Amino acid sequence: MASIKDVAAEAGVSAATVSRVLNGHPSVSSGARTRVLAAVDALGYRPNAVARSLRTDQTHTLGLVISDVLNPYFTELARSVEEEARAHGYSVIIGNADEQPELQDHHVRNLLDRRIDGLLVSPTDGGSPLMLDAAHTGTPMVFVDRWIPGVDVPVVRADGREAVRDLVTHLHGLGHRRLAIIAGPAATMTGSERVEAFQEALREYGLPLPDAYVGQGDFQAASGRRATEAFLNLPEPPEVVFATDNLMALGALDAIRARGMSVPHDIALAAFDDIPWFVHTDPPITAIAQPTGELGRAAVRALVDRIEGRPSQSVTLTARLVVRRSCGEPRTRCDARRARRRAPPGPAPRAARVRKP
Amino acid sequence: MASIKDVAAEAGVSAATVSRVLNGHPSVSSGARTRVLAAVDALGYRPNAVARSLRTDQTHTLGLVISDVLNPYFTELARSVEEEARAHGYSVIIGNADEQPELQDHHVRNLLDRRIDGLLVSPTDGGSPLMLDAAHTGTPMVFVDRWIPGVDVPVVRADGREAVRDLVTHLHGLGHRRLAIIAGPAATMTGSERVEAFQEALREYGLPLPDAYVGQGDFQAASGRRATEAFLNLPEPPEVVFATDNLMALGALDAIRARGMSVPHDIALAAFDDIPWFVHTDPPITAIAQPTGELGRAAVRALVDRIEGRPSQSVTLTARLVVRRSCGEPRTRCDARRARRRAPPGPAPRAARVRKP
DNA sequence: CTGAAAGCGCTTACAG
DNA sequence: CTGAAAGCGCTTACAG
Repeated sequence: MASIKDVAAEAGVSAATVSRVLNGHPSVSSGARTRVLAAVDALGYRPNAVARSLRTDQTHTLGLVISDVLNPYFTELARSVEEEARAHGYSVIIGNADEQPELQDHHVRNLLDRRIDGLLVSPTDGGSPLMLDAAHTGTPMVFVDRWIPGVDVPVVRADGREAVRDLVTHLHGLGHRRLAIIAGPAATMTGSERVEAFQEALREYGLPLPDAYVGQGDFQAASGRRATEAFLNLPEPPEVVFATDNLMALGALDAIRARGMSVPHDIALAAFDDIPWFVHTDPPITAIAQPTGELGRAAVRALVDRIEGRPSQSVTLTARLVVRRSCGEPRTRCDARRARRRAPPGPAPRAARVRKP
Repeated sequence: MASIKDVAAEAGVSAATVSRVLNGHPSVSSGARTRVLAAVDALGYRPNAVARSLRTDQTHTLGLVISDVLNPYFTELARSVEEEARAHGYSVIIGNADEQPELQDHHVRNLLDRRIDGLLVSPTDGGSPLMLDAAHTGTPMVFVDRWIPGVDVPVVRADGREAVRDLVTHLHGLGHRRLAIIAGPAATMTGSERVEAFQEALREYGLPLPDAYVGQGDFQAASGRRATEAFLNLPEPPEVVFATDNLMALGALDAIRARGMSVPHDIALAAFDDIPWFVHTDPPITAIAQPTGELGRAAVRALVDRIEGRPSQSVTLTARLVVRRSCGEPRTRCDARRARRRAPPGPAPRAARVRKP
């Protein structure tokens, strides 16, 4: 592959001049510029980004470590991150931790070794030594979605407290009194926060949250299945299951159906994280939607600010409830069936902004 | 950040010795090795992969350019690629072309500039000059899923002809005679191949495929919606819509519901590409499943073989039909309803190997 | 077993 | 406006 020297020789100038042309440096004669450009073209020259990075100490690359690429929420997050990064002239390398702290460390180490300019992380756990070290060592870093408390790193996330309260209001209005939740790993902030918000909202309605109604999950489908089976085995099973992420909701749906039960007739189901598929499940699932694309974009902006020496700050956006049919309808069953036949089964008006695939 | 020189100074040896220790070179005294390791630890030294790459002309990085990350099929492909690559000591940088040839070129260029060791591509189109050039220029390359004919690059893909024939047999057995298809872009091999296979299978049953029953899509949901609307506007609409990818199937489902029609009662629906969500849609969708994970792994193996100088060859795996309920059931409606209540709504036995989330 | 030296392909003060 | 030179952080033949 042709190097800058080859181009210089072909154009009859020095490597320095070639470099200046390529980098748009103003002090180059137009004659030299023309000859260089012609040589670049003739040789099919492409600058070696590795060499450039070594020299400039910049890779124009962002690292993104997420917990689970297969989770549509993170897939969308990753996509929006890449788009915004590209708009700022950065590439992104994605590391999929698969909810495994060791794998997360592997990716962080790999990314650091590659000298990425900045790191975006949605931590799988409470923070390994490596992660904490990275945060302190000066590599610009921003947490997105999940975060590690007590670490001096900006956090870009959505606050779901109000939406969780709206959900509880909705459920209460439908007459449900026994509400259960499938929690995420306690080591993640989103895991504990969502449970707290739920608990608080229940308190407002004077509803209890017995320990048996708190299932322990890990944000993966299988754990949602297990937790739901445990609920259904209870002498007095809950009337509603609230899964704190979309994959656990899917697992819950599996478990419910495996029993030959149906949603919402036998038991209601709601989820944190709205995804396009929830419109198409049977029944469409009531969910709390995060402004996922905006989270990704805001996170990149915050990180790029840090990298380029501008002050950057935490951003908190708001999640909101999208009511569908998985928690029941405030009508008689016949009415409901008739209505269903008339209207397309899309999201309720409030959900107008949810992007469909 | 500490460099190899700092470590050398700390350990009282030369940089060459540090390098040897780090790379597991045998000829290092155990005393030197110990001191170097201690120094590495003391300084928290991490080798600079950029410098190493410049020197060795290897980045241990694979590029993966896919057409659409948000398509669960490609998400799973990307995940399996990363896993297999990691097992071979490679990282992967993903470029999302979003079905846009220019964006695809952007990523290929970017990846080439970064001097990735090899490129895995699922081309969005028939091949830009840049892509063709890359194929010839010696960067090891492998096509996965989609490919460009006439280019001397190994192809790792699934053959769906037999599964498409099985699908047509299934549909014919259910009494369907008017079958329509939503095609992918003609510029992609998977786009044209699936239509051909369908056409051929119809011919075997003496069924026609009128032009009006061939919708033109682009593998995105919106195009599936449009094509389906056009079908439904026909004086004699089809009894079945076969979408050649999962997102267009979703669009078709939207269009059908927007008319207040139901699947499979009013119209049947089948899709190419099986995804976990198809088990949970209303109704569960009959689909042709590719061995996605195996495709990704085989593609990486082929690419790594090329990179490391071993001969590598094309691989063709087999797709297979997974029957669910979206094309109707060979029973009276009452029977069917009763059966549904008894059994969990998972995939049919043949689908046992489909991974659920 | 070890170190001095060259060199990977760039960029950029410095001098002219 | 231009070029020679140094140097980014490594690896590796070469000589000892």
